[in-house]
Amino acid sequence: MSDEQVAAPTNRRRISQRGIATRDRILEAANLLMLVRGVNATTLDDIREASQTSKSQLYHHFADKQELVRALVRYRGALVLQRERAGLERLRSFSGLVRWRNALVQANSLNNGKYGCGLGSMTLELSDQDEQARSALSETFAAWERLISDGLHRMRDSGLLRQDADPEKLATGLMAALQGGYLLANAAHNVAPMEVALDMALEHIRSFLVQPSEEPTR
Amino acid sequence: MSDEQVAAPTNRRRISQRGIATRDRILEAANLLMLVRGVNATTLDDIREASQTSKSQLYHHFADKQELVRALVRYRGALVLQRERAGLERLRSFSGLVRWRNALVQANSLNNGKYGCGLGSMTLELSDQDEQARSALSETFAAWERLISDGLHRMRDSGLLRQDADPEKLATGLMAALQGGYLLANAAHNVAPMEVALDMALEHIRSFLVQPSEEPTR
DNA sequence: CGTCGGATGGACTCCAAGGTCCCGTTCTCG
DNA sequence: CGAGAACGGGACCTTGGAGTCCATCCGACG
Repeated sequence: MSDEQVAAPTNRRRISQRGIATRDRILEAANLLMLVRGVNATTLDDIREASQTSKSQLYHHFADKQELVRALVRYRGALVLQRERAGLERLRSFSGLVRWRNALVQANSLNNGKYGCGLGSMTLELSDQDEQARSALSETFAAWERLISDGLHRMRDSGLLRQDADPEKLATGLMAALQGGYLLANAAHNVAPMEVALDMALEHIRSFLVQPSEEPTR
Repeated sequence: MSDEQVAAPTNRRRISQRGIATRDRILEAANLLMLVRGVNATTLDDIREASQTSKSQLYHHFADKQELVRALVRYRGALVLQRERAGLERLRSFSGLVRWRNALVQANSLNNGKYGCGLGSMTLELSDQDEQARSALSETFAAWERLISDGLHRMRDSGLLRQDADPEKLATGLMAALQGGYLLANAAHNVAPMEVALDMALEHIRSFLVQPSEEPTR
C-alpha cells in the first residue's frame, strides 16, 4: 500500500530493506486499528497480530508505545498531506473546491461517516496527553490549511476572488467545517452533517467570488 | 456544583439523599478527569481518589466502567443542554447569536483552547466503541442543534431572516463550525481557530438576514 | 564460505487497572 | 427499637497489556 517510504525512519545506524518493510507493516497495522478503535483502546498485541510481526520487532523499531504513536502521527500526517497535495496543488477555481469537497464526502460516505478524519480523531485523544504529538498534529493541520489557502491565493491573484477575501481565514473556516463535519457525521453514522458543513463553508467562500454566480455549489 | 440532580439515577429500589450525593460526586469527578485526560486514559482509581469514595461505592452505583461512562454521557449532555437552553431559548436576533458566540469563545479562551467540548471530545473516542454512547451523543447534538434552529425559526417568523433560510441546515453548519473550532483550538492550544470558524458560520447566517447590515459580527 | 550485526520469534516478567468480597456503619421504615 | 437494606472502607483477586530477554535466523560483505 505504501511502498514509498512516507515517514522517515528514526536515524539508526543501518537498516535493511526487510527492516523497513517490517516497520512499515507495523505502522500500517497501527494506522488501521487505531483509526477504528482509537489509540488508547488499541493494544500492541493487536498490532503485532495484525502486522504479522512479534513483540521484539515492535520494540526493535520503536522505543515504546508512545514512540509508535508519535511515528503514527507523522505517518498519517504525511499520508494526508500527500493525498491533499494531489487534490489541492492545482486548485485554481471554485469548481475545483467543489470537486475536492465531493471527493471527501464520497470517501466518508463509504463507511457511513464512521471513523472520521485520521488526524482529527487522534487530536482529541492525544492533545492533552502527549504534547509532542499535539504540536505535530497542529503543524500538520497548519500545512493542510496552507494547501487550501495557497489555492485561494491563486484564485485571488487571478481575479476570481475579491481582494478583501482573506485566504488564511477562509482556509481555517473550511478546515473547521470539515473537522466538525467529520465529528458530527461520526456521531450520527451518517455523512449528511458533513455535507451541510462543507457546503456552508463553500458558500461562504463563494460569497467572496467576483462573479458569485460562476457555478452552483454542486 | 450540581446540587440539582441533573442526570436521573438509574431506577433502583431505594436511594437515600446521601447516596445521591455520592453518586453525583463520582460523576462530577469523572466529568473533570475524563475531560482532561480522555475517557480511556482515566482509571477508576483516579476517580475514586478524586471523588473521595471507594471501590465499593463505584460499583454500588454503577455496574462497571462502561455504565459509568454511559451515565457520564447523559450527565454531560444534560449539563450542556441546560447551559445552552439558558443561552438560546430567548434567541430572537442576530446580536443574540453574537453574544452566544462570545460566551463560548470566552469560556474556551480561559484555558487556551485546551480540553474542547465535553461532548465532542467523547464522541471520537466512544462512537466506534460503544454504540449506546454514540447514539446518546448523537441525540444530544441533535437536541442542541434544535435549540439553535428554534431560535432561527423565531427569527425567520419575525421577518429577520429571509424565507429561503433553512434553520436546520444553518444550525448544523454552526454546530460543525463550533465542534471543528473546538478541535483546531485544542490542537493549537489557541482559541483563534474557533473564533474564525464561528465567525464564518455567523457570517453565513448573516447572509440570510433581510437587513444584512443590521449589525457587525462583533 | 565464514562471521558479524541486524532481524525475528516467542516465552517470560511485572504491574496497573478492572472487578470482587467481606464486614462494619448508617439510614429508614414498620 | 429492631430488622433489613442502603451505604461505605478497603483488602484482595484476576487479567490483560506494556515491556524484557535470549536464542535463532538471515543476509551482506570480506
